[in-house]
Amino acid sequence: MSKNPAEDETRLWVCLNKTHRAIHRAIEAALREQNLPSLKWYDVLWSVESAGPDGVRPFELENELLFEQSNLSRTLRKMVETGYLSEGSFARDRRGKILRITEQGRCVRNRIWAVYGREIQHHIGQIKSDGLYDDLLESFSVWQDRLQDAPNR
Amino acid sequence: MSKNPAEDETRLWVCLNKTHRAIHRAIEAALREQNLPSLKWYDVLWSVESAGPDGVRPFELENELLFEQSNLSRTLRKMVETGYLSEGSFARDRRGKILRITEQGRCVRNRIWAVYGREIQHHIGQIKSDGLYDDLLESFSVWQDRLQDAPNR
DNA sequence: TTCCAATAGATGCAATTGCATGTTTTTTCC
DNA sequence: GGAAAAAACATGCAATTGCATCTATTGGAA
Repeated sequence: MSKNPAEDETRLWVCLNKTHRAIHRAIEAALREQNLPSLKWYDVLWSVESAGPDGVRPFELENELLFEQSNLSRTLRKMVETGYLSEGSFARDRRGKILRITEQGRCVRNRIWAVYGREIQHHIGQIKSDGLYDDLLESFSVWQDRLQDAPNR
Repeated sequence: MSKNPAEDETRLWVCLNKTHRAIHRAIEAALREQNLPSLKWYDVLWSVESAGPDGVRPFELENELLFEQSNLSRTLRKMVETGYLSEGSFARDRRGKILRITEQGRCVRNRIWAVYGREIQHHIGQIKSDGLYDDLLESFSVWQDRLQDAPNR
């Protein structure tokens, strides 16, 4: 019971916030230390690679990764320039493009993963043995479903 | 069981990530819509107000809020300029300063909270009734403790 | 068809960010 | 006590961000 009706929820949100920030910073620092691209680039690489040989369109990435459109647009341009992604035109909608991962992209994604995966295990690993894993996952699912229903505004 | 040893942890991290990003964006959008300062300013206001009449020093905020030092430094300057914080010199360590909240700061913090608290309840609220609340909180605590032990590098 | 709203994506611009470094003061170690 | 390391905070600068807006194309409704 709390004086403030939102007190419990707030405590949880603050924890979520702080935990996320701390882990995120730790991972970014580890990547930077190895002169590897940021998490953002990894997320894109992973999504594009997962899409397979048919490729993906930017707006699909935008929905999946929750990136700002302008931000994603510029990020993609840089990744194409760097040679991690290839860009094709999409015949059936001439507004759009199709992105595919390149061999170089696959390679760097693996190198990032070597660090990223290790960091994830280091920071998240302990939870699995606590039996809280499934509950956590379910809670997150609930949140994400709710956010789907009621987007930004 | 997963082929990849880090697969479970990764799924959890991805959920944490995505959930956080979605809620964060929704809250920021709500604040912006009301022409209110960002979450970052709220966090500072809250911390400084909580510190009471003795005030806080910037480096304490840095530790508590996990802000980048340069980022915090500039944010504080703007908040003092705007009149939400007052800045005093600290006699016993002339490198430092002491921050206190002003009446204006208190006022705007309340106005932000009207929106922020509502958003938190909207996005987090459902969890409490699921009985997962305590587990979640404990998991977050574990994470935060671990991150304390092994900071950024 | 034709016009209009919606969608996909790019870009201008101002604000924010983070890294590196600088300055001042304090602490530590000899 | 004096030199060197560390702490507290500020700042230069380049990169990133987000909002607003722009162009091109598509999909629908009249």
